[in-house]
Amino acid sequence: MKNNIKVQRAIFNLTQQDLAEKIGVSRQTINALEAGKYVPSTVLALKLSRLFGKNVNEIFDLEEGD
Amino acid sequence: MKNNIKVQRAIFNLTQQDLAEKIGVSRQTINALEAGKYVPSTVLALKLSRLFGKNVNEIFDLEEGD
DNA sequence: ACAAAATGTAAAGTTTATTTGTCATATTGG
DNA sequence: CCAATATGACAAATAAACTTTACATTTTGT
Repeated sequence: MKNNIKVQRAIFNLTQQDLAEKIGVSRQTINALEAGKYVPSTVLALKLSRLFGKNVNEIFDLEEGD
Repeated sequence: MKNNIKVQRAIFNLTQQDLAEKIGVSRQTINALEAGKYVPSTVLALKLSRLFGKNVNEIFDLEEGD
């Protein structure tokens, strides 16, 4: 699972903290997501989708192992 | 979290079993998803998206509580 | 009507997401 | 340069996803 949360976040000029608060998760969750440490739930993906005005598919992408 | 997996599955004329195998999860997982028992991971959502040829956003939708 | 296939459901167990707390390092602004 | 802010990272704990097994009910085809 790849994602471009970091890029989207840059576009909106938000800190990890800011984003975490807007989405309703912890800052560590955002950090770990950006670091590719794990895969979010679909609720979280949809919230990011809504916030960034992009389809989930434009933010997240499957990789070989998935 | 709402989803229309059941409808997509009907369009492709697949049983829950069929779908489960194509996606790589158990039949009960598909059943529980259709029943709205829980929210899938984004990997699972993307696999369904790919299989059905629809954006994740066209298959899944946020609800009040989410 | 009968048998087979499909679906609903539920408990117990394993794995993975997410939180909370904490500390170290980098980056930015005055 | 100094202080504040932002990021990276880790460990322990909790919550939620997902599996396996198993059985009951419904639907479908002949």
